[in-house]
Amino acid sequence: MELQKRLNYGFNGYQVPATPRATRSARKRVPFKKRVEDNRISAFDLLATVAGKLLLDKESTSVSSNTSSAEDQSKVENNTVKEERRDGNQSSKLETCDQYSNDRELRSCSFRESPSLKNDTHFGLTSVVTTSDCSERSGVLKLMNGKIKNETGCLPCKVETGPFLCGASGGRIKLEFENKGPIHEELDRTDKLSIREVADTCPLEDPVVVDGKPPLLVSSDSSGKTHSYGFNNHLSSFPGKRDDLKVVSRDDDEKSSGCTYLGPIKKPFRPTPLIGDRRIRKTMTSKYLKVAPRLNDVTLSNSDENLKSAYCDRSAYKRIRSERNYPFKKRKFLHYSSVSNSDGGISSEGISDSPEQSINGNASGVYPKMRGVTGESPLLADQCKSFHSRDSHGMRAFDGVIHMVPELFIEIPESATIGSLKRTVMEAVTAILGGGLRIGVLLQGKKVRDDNKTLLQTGISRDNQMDALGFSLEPNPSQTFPSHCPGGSPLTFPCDTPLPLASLQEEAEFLLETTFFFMSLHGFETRSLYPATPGLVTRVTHDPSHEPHMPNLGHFVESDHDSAPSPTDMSLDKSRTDSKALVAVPAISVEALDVVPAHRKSKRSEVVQRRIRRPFSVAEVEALVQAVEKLGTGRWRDVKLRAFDNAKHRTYVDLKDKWKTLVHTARISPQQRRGEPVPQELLDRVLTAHAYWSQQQAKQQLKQQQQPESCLLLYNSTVRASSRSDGGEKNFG
DNA sequence: GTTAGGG
DNA sequence: CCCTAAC
Repeated sequence: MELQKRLNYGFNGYQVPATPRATRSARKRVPFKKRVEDNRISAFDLLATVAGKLLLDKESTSVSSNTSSAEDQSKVENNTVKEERRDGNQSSKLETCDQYSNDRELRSCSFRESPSLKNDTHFGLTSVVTTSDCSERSGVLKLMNGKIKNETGCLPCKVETGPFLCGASGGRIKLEFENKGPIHEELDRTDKLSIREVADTCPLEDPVVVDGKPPLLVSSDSSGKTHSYGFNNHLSSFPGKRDDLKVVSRDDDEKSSGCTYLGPIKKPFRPTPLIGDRRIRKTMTSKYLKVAPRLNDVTLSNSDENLKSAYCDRSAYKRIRSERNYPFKKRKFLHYSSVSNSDGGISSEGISDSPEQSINGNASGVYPKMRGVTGESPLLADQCKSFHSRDSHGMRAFDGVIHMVPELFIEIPESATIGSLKRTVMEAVTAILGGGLRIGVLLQGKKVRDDNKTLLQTGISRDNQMDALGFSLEPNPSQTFPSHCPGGSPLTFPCDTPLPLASLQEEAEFLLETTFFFMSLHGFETRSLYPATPGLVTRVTHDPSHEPHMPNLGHFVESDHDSAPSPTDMSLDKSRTDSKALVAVPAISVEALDVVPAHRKSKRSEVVQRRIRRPFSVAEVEALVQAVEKLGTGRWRDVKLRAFDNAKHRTYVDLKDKWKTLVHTARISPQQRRGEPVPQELLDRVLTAHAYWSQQQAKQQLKQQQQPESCLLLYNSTVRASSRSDGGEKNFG
């Protein structure tokens, strides 16, 4: 099912070889699988732990050494939430969420409606990762509440914010560049960045329907099936696995996995469910699961359609989610249940809320009510519609299960530079994440490196390519791991860490990976600045400003008949001074750590940008068909050379895939076809050619099958003849 | 590096 | 489009 699919795909389109391919039983896949398992065993626990730790470190300098029970932890957030029924009253919570279970759409429990959520806001953190005190976030809150002041002193921002969940997670911000003229990086400092709260227009009283499904408990899985998520499949192979920890997900059409966990969510900010069972097992000291802290999700529009946030188009969610093009969006919120089904005492609170907390001290709820995806903010809504409606993805959907998503709305003139854009986004993100990260700008999946170029020059404008714009979160080595000095590292690993770090380098590498992992979890596309190589440590110290070589936008367009419009064509002169709403950035979804970084290689995880989708034009199809008619299937390299030699972005694999889809398209009814319609004539040719070459192939195979036999016969006869002639034994060779 | 095939 | 396996 979809879920399984997701599992296999991982969160970034990478296939997680958790399950062998059904049709490839004959192939050797064991080794690979084994490899995967080994990796997991060796690093996941640590990863999770470190991830949480990193986050905490990042978010708060003072990590409370709170290893105490949930009660103690709850006190921490006392000021905002009154603790109530911590006593196994989880069932009621369930009910709260269950009431929506029948709905295809998850209704987030509003504050009012789901007191349980409201009340159970404490995280169940483990000793390993302790929850950060609310006070820790106060800074953030203030930050958001009033003027945003960059810690570095840059970008004075006005924040007219509204609901910001414990520091940002729930708030929607509008960042607006008031500077109209061309902006240089230096100018950024003087730019006025006003952040207006945009989202607070939604009445809290109204329950908001959110895409997604109500969190499900293991026991409440409608389908009766429980799925292991990600590496959970391998749990059984782990010694000491916890049966009681189960990541379950719903298997119905919605596929959203619910994450149930005992520990209440303290902050929307980091209501991160556990990364996985393994982690749970390792890091959980108390009954409450530790949740890796989660950042707010900032939804970024990405070049890949996948990244379109779905705030504005809830209805589209379903459709979208069926697609698998959104690496991290795909990640569902898992509900982790610290309690085993076997225990029967599943306490789960569906974190079906995306808490948006009023920053204004309205601590009334840690679990602010969830805002509707659409409409609550006219301003935002409008903007969103402009580019989200088409294919909005529902990070929000996940929110239904977990939480919130701050929406970042940025207005910036097209004349602004990439650097400005980065800074703008950075400001917002920094406020949320606490710094230590860098922002990268991606257009059409390519990183835009030149900070001095204006948006217009780069090809970023409101009218075009908005959905091609994305951001990446990158670790800023200079800040990211301040605490990783050998010896004095606050980052202590649990004793049971299965992966003792042998060297500093290893550590650095690991941390970096962890960071990526972590960031990925928060919905950012991440890209390693430092391609993991053995020399990582030294690389870490390099100037972060030196980004890895990336193709420039100008080179983005490849020589091809269907090449994308070159952004470079735009002249600077045309840059308008009027500020256009540039990007609405959706939200970072605080996603559950549902999926282990599947693509994470034991070496280093560099999240590779998925290539942008480039639908084949009719002309291309024509060329392809023609070539295949001539060359047949199975000679894709030749086809490529013959018909697509100058189309660099079309690999022979692409052509092969396209042929595959063409065949499929030709076989389905026209109503079922999507995208640019391919002339029936072509499709007919496709079928014809396919049939012909398939036949040829069959014949060939038949021949080859017969060949050996004939050879054998020949051989035998030869041997016999030889034997006969020799009158004795004779061996060849 | 290609090809095939599943996701 | 991605990814892996088999060649």
